[in-house]
Amino acid sequence: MGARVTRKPADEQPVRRRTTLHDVAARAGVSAATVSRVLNGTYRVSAETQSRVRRAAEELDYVVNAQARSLVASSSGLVAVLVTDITAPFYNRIAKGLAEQVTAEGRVCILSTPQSGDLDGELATITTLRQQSPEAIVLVGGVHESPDYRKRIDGLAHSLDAEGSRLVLCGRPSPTKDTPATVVEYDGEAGAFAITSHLLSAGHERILFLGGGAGSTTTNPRVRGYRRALEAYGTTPDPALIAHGSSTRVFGYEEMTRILASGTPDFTAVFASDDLAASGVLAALRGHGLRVPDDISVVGFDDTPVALDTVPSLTTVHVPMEEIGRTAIQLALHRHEADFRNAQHAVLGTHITVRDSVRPLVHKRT
Amino acid sequence: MGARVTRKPADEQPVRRRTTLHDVAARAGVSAATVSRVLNGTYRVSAETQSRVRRAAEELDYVVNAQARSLVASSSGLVAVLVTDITAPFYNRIAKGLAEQVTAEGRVCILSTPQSGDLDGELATITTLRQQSPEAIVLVGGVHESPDYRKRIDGLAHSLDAEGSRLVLCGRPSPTKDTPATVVEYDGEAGAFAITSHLLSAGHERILFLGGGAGSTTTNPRVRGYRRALEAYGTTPDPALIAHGSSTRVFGYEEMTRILASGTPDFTAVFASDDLAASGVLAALRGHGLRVPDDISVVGFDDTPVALDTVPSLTTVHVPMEEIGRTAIQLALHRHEADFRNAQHAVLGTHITVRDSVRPLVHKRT
DNA sequence: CTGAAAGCGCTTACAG
DNA sequence: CTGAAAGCGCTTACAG
Repeated sequence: MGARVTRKPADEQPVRRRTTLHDVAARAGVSAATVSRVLNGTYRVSAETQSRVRRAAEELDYVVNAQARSLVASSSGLVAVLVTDITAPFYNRIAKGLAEQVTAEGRVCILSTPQSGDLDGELATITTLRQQSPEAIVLVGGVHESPDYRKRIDGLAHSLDAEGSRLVLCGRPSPTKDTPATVVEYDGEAGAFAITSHLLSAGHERILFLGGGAGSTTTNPRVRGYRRALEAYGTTPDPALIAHGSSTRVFGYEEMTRILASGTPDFTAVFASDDLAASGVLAALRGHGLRVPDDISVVGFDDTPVALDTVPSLTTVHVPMEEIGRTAIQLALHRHEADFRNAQHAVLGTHITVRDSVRPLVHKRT
Repeated sequence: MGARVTRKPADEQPVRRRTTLHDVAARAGVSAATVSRVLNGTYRVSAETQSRVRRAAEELDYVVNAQARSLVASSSGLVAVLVTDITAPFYNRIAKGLAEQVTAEGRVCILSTPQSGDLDGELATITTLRQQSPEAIVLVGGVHESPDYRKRIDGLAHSLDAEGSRLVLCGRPSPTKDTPATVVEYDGEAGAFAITSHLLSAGHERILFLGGGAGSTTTNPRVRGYRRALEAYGTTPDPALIAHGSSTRVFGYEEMTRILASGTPDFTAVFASDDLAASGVLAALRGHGLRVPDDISVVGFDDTPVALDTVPSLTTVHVPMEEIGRTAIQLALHRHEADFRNAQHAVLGTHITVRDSVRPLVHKRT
């Protein structure tokens, strides 16, 4: 292996040079300015000169230097995206929408995956990315909002604004009313309200809410929707039926197992904070010999692919993840246009997707 | 919504300027050169000057302009990654390893998600990325190798090499023996051999191989390993037991359904081309009233999270996805160092992960 | 239609 | 230890 021949002694990098505008100009017998004009198609240039230039560029395998260009263009053509976990279905679908729209807008996407929950680390990463002069910096996913967080993110938004760049929040609320940022959220509360109502109308009044970080901007609306639905139904939410932790398969499994071990369930349905947690809940119930939906109904949130692979398939709330990403880029990049100037805060709708994990309580087999 | 106040008339972008080295120099009362030296810590500078400069930089919220720096540095600090589908677990795990290692190496990651299977599109994307002067361009995942493909990728590798950049192939073989590229593969053939042998030793001799693009660099080694194992066992592989298509859940489901509809299965086990296809196969078998593993055994490939959510959980081949990504970046970025110069082609090992989807045929319940 | 020149924001020999 | 100056590769008024 590694039969590659190196042309230089140890640890020394071979000297290479990239083809430059002047190389093309020299070969075509014109000035650098002319080459630039031909390749950018900006000014009119005689047909003959054009073809000479294009041929020379092709022959020399010329590729423009984006760094040099953006130095003079005052716009880098770069958009930076921060996602904590690109392996999480919820995040990578948003990231897909972001990346595709960035490309569609003729920009290039920078990706960074900072440690989750580490505000200092995240801000340090952002500083590194700011060096690249991105036209926008996109933060993806919910957070635990502290006053410190709010202040610093608001400060960041103002810094970027002052540089002509833009802070974009994706699936995360604005830190303050006046933060100069593009914000694209989804209506988590409405989704939670709808799916809780779905359970209620199937006869489930004792519903365990399991998972999600207490106080996170992702979990809060879901719990609010859950509570509101119970209240609208005339039930008082029981604080004992809320078990926070995190939105992972492992947490769903372990917490559900712990709860089952502590006695007979005093609930007939579980509202998991997301599909991942739901898949853990399903595994725990199965391990405990409980059938879903016959013995207990379970719902998730997000409508990610795992909802199809669980047995039974999962009734869940659909979140338009790719659209969140696409919309965020559109709004941010076109924010100076009349149509978008006053539409810098979008809240996308959600809806229930009914599958096989809920059964009407009145029909329960015995 | 959108209460943001803009300060300029319609469609006009507010004029903004970023803090520059000279701004810092002016405020600190030193030359730009000195500011540069302080901030980079390259030369020695008096302690007092240092603190004056640092303070000025802080007060002005100065962030260095990476474009300007890389123009003179002859190294951009950028690494470009091309992944067709960032929502596929196999790819996004490799991408995670890549992104994290890029950061660990002090570089910034550019991400692009070109259309899969479209060679022209992929090459066009690469041209765009080349403009950014990346230190390396990473191509992730298998392809259908045609002579045309080989020639063009080899040409690309030489172009990048001539510019001092590097082509990196991740989970994809080198197009030619002498292509100047960094290649990190995994031993798919060994994994397929092992899991097929696992099935054989459980008494399964009629094994359906289902999924995967015929002739793709991902599928080929898996089929080779499957065949070799059968032959090593003294069985002649039956071409009728290979059903290619693609490696998706949908294909696994539809193809398995089609096969079941056409008569009694003449196989006792299914080797799906990957976990996604396997999850579709499981759903089809369940839909057909067949129990896994009691009636039919099923195995997957890759060891992605879905293997835990299927019922039963999936026996599969573990591929070190994140490590592939990390290794690729390490090898590429350190290729001029003595330790790595002759190690530009790595093949990482795979192993079986045994779960619940295989049952010894001799113990089959009736 | 085309070229010479200035300048984008940095870094780095070259002088002191 | 510090500054003036050149130059990285482009684009774009400014002249012709």
